[in-house]
Amino acid sequence: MQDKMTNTEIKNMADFAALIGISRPTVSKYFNDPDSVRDSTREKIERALEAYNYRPNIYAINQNRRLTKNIGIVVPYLADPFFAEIARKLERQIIDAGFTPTLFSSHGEQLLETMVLDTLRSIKPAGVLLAPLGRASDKQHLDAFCKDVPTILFDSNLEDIGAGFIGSDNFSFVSQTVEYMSRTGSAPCFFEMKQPANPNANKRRNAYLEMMKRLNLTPHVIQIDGTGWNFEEIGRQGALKILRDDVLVTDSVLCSNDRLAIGFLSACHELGIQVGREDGCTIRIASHDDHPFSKFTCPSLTTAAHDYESVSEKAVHTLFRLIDAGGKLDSREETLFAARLIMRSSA
Amino acid sequence: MQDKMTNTEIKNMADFAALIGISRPTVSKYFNDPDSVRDSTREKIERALEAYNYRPNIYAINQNRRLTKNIGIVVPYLADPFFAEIARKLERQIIDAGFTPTLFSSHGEQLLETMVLDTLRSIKPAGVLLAPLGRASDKQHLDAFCKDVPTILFDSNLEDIGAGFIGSDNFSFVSQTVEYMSRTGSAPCFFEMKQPANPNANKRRNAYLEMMKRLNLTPHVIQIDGTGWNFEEIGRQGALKILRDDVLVTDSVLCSNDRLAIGFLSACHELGIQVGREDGCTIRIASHDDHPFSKFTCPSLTTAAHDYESVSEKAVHTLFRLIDAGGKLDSREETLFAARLIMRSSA
DNA sequence: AAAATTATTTTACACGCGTAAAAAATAGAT
DNA sequence: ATCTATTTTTTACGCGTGTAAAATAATTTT
Repeated sequence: MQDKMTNTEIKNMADFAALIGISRPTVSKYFNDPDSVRDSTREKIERALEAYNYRPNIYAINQNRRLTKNIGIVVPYLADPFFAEIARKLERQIIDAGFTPTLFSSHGEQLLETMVLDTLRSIKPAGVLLAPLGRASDKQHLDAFCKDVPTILFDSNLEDIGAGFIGSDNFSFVSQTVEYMSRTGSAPCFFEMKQPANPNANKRRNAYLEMMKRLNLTPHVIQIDGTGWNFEEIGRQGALKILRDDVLVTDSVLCSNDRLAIGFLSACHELGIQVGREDGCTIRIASHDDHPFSKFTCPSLTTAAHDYESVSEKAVHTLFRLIDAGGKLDSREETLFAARLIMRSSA
Repeated sequence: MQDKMTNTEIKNMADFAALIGISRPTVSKYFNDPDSVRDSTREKIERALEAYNYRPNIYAINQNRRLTKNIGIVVPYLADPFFAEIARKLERQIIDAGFTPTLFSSHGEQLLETMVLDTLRSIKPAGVLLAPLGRASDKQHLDAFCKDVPTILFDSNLEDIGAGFIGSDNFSFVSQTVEYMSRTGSAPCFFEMKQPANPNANKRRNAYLEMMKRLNLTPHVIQIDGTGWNFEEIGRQGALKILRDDVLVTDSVLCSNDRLAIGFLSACHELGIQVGREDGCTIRIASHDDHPFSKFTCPSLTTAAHDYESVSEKAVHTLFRLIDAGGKLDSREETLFAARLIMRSSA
């Protein structure tokens, strides 16, 4: 079936080469770079490739190559569709570049992040795109890993770890949402977790404080309890508490991220509080990230969007530059992309 | 740093064995099964393992083993947190069994599913847990793959493909929701996509029809346009259309799945329609899957929950039985787990 | 047609480990 | 102390490829 009509068993590259009538090293060369062999030879190989379905053994290849063609992708929490989306963009670009992506999730746990990095080490990847857990990360372990494996961080920056960082400009997010909310209504308070999972949250809070200062407004930061990655539930419980205790000093709330906002909206609905800028609404809620579901919340969420496309492209390109440069860049590169305000119904 | 105080470079198993003073095959044996060597020997090896951080080369191992320790997991659409959740449970169990899981997503595209299977072939996995795209799958290609690689399907069943199927009992889902809605209010109509992505949808529709018959009620099936995996948007557009055209003959809607329901809720909110069973509400909406976000919709979604835990456990166990049996089971096994009704506010 | 360039083959070795068979050493039982 | 069963070592080979250097062949340039 797979071998035309002959019974030829092609077990390895030698068999395959013999079948075509060329030498094995030539075939090997072809697989490493099809353009490195003569046109007529390439055609012969490709014809044979279609007739007999021989594929080089990936383990034998990787055992002998100085560098594998594997690229690791690590995200902190795959059950968050935001990461699933960006992982998909990264995967596509890596495949297009002729490499093989392997996706891992730390599932919000330090132990798993550590295990993932160990697994990654064992597959000797050419490079790794890593979105760390953040606060929960074992920084020493991460740092040691990055020193051995060419690694670019994304989404969440950890100082001096990895050869570079690509992410979004938190100030750009917050400045736009704060400016918009202040201009179209009362100035927002800032709603966040007391112990945020990653450093973006801290940058967003600071950006909020800075923006309020610039606008000559009094900042109000509300910090709620809760740990882990179940942000919706944490936001919901936090919102229920502050709404019941009536400690909200403004009718505008800016959430640190969309998942907290989704929880906040859920709490408002439960308490019969109308959200939005229409008549009858008593509160406005905005947020950051443009989470895939933020378009479908009730009301739809006004938020600031990541430039997914630019982040993923830049991350992949930077990683390939790093790989080409032999694993070392002159200096640690940090690239931030601006946010885009998405005005919907919630604010 | 990693080599105590000596400068010993441990490059392979032979070096490592020489260091301890035992033979390489013994060390090899240890790594394949630590209990297969003498206690004193095991202790020696493990002490050395801590002092020097040698790890066997995974490519060399896999090149020579009859069977690798890799297990592939394939889901149709990773941006759906439902699949992220189940993938996580599968991963954990596979790791606990001493195997290495590798996660792939078809991202809703036939071409990608095909590519994923080809990649999977190349890593020669011991077995694969596959949730196929469904309608969009290249069945011939899937079938050919399953004939070469021990594969258990989950979530979405394709007739006669794979050595077995583990999933949820769609009749159990629908019978409970239909019974509940009919008992507590008017009988529901059924809201679904005209061309559903996977076979579960068809089974759910048939279950709805069957249940309505048993209850002596008139069924109403509403089928909306739209293709692809962007279910929320499809549900939203479909709901907007039927609500505007006022073709809804009941005030109870049973959605085929939660993601469609999320879109439906979004449409209701946009049109100012109150959803739920409280006073002032004009429509009830229920659904199936207990999607991770269904607790946070406004109102929270009444739905039927998968038994994630049982499905993932059974799937992994069945796969290991299949592997132990050498890749062939006596007959194709199908296991379905019952649903659990989750009563929340939307119905 | 000879020389220079480019592509291919040959040869030879390396990679790091699995595995099988036979020989040797060890531990436990009699 | 002898026998037996178990564990370990030794020896030897295989897996399927990368890769480097030298030799050869084909192609292009002069």
